[in-house]
Amino acid sequence: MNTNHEVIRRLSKYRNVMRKMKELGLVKVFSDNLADAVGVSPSLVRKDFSMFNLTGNKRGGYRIDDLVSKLNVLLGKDKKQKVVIIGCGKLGQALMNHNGFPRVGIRVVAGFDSDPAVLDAEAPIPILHIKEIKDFVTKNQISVAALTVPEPCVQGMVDTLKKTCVKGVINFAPLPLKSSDGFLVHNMNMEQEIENLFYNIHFAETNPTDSDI
Amino acid sequence: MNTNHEVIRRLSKYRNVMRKMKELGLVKVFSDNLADAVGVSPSLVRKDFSMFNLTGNKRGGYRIDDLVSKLNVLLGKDKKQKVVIIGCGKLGQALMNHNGFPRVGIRVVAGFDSDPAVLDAEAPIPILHIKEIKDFVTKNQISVAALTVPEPCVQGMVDTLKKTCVKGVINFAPLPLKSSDGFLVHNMNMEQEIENLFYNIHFAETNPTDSDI
DNA sequence: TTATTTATGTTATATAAATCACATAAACTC
DNA sequence: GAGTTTATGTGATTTATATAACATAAATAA
Ligand SMILES: NC(=O)c1ccc[n+]([C@@H]2O[C@H](COP(=O)([O-])OP(=O)(O)OC[C@H]3O[C@@H](n4cnc5c(N)ncnc54)[C@H](O)[C@@H]3O)[C@@H](O)[C@H]2O)c1
Ligand SMILES: NC(=O)c1ccc[n+]([C@@H]2O[C@H](COP(=O)([O-])OP(=O)(O)OC[C@H]3O[C@@H](n4cnc5c(N)ncnc54)[C@H](O)[C@@H]3O)[C@@H](O)[C@H]2O)c1
Repeated sequence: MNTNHEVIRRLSKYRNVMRKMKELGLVKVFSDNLADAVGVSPSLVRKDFSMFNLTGNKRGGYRIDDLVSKLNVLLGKDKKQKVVIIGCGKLGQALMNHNGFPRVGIRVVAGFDSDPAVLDAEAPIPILHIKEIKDFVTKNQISVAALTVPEPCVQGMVDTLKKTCVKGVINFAPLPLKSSDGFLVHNMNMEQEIENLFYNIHFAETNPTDSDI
Repeated sequence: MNTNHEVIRRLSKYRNVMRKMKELGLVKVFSDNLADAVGVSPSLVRKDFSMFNLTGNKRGGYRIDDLVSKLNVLLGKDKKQKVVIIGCGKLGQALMNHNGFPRVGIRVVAGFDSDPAVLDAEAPIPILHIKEIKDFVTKNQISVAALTVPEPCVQGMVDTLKKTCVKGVINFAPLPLKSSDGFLVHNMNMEQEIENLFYNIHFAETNPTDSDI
């Protein structure tokens, strides 16, 4: 399939909007509604759906229920998505206790750290020693980790994880890690994002429909 | 100018790479070097520079010193970039104490919260009551805020900030806020990013050169 | 000094992504 | 039940973004 890289991100947004619409008691939705909510054109909404054979009714739009459950399967949201947090410092601990994750089916199953002071194997979400990472991810079939270790440790940690069943990481250190063969990296670079926002505010011509990035 | 939306982000990456090269004692850099480091083609690096009249030497590449200081001006990194954190809970506190920000010239000048229990006007980075936000940003000429309040408060907070000198926010709540007229929003949606990573791992055809997003 | 090498700067080309436009079919109207 | 409305689904077109190609000028070598 000729899958555009942004389309999955948009499907996820459509899904979230529809989940909220459903809570309001709504039953159907039109491409115009989703377009407005997500900030794209209606035709792109339809094309995105069409690309994955998500069909609606020639007049009555799409049935929310139907579409959400199909999207759940498509996006893998019908299964619990297990992640581990590597580096339980300020940011790592915030992520471990973030209640937004369980709400959307993301389950933080453990944290790992090298500092004995922060370890706690008995906590609801245990914090284990980093030396146990390989065993743990293997035993628990973890495919995703969040990297919240100091920048100098990041590359080494990636090299370690590559030898396990972990297939991708969200990297929070401000260095642009690159994906390779079977190992995907998504970078969340807050410094970069703030710098970029400053630039757009102070130097870029103000473009009203500048997208949310 | 016909500015591509991604180019500023790349300039920022080039700059970071060059700063590190400089620390290693290097003096000049070639488009190939930056291309490798950032994961784009050398011609794109040159085009990005050319777009902003950043020129090198027909044979000897670019002088790092020169380029970094020009990029500093271009990106506004020659001035301190002041931000406030709105919502000093788990994530907000992590951001307030994040040592990566000062390191790149981003200064968190204050936090704001509605919960009296977390206020501390005497701390090095004071945490003030949210009712003081308007006065503070006006007096201190703040143009950027990080939004780390619970999702239901986000829209209201944006409406408040729009009436001040704040011209943009980084939104950490998992709802896709849209930019409008003179008010820019950059969304950092971790839930979305993790979902997307899961999808790419489990369903997408493994594409080695899948970019860092 | 002349030839050769090499990396820039820029134009031409290719690829990717989004919008436009419209034929189509379902649902309403009279 | 014929005509009208309306929103989907998709091919054609436009716009955006990245790569490839190459002429050019500085540096080196002969
Ligand atoms: N604090 C933030 O809000 C924030 C924001 C953006 C990015 N980040 C990035 O996230 C990372 C962590 O930041 P932080 O502020 O939480 O730092 P921190 O110092 O509070 O936490 C880092 C943790 O990693 C642990 N650690 C160090 N080496 C390790 C190793 N080899 N194996 C396992 N654990 C190890 C430390 O013991 C510590 O607990 C950094 O790369 C930082 O740039 C943080
Ligand atoms: N914790 C994380 O790691 C994490 C990760 C991703 C996104 N987020 C998002 O960041 C936001 C904050 O998450 P958190 O985990 O820090 O939550 P939290 O409950 O720990 O913190 C929220 C803070 O906002 C304050 N607050 C509430 N209403 C306010 C108002 N009207 N004005 C000012 N302050 C107000 C609360 O007093 C509290 O201190 C949420 O939207 C969440 O979805 C958090």
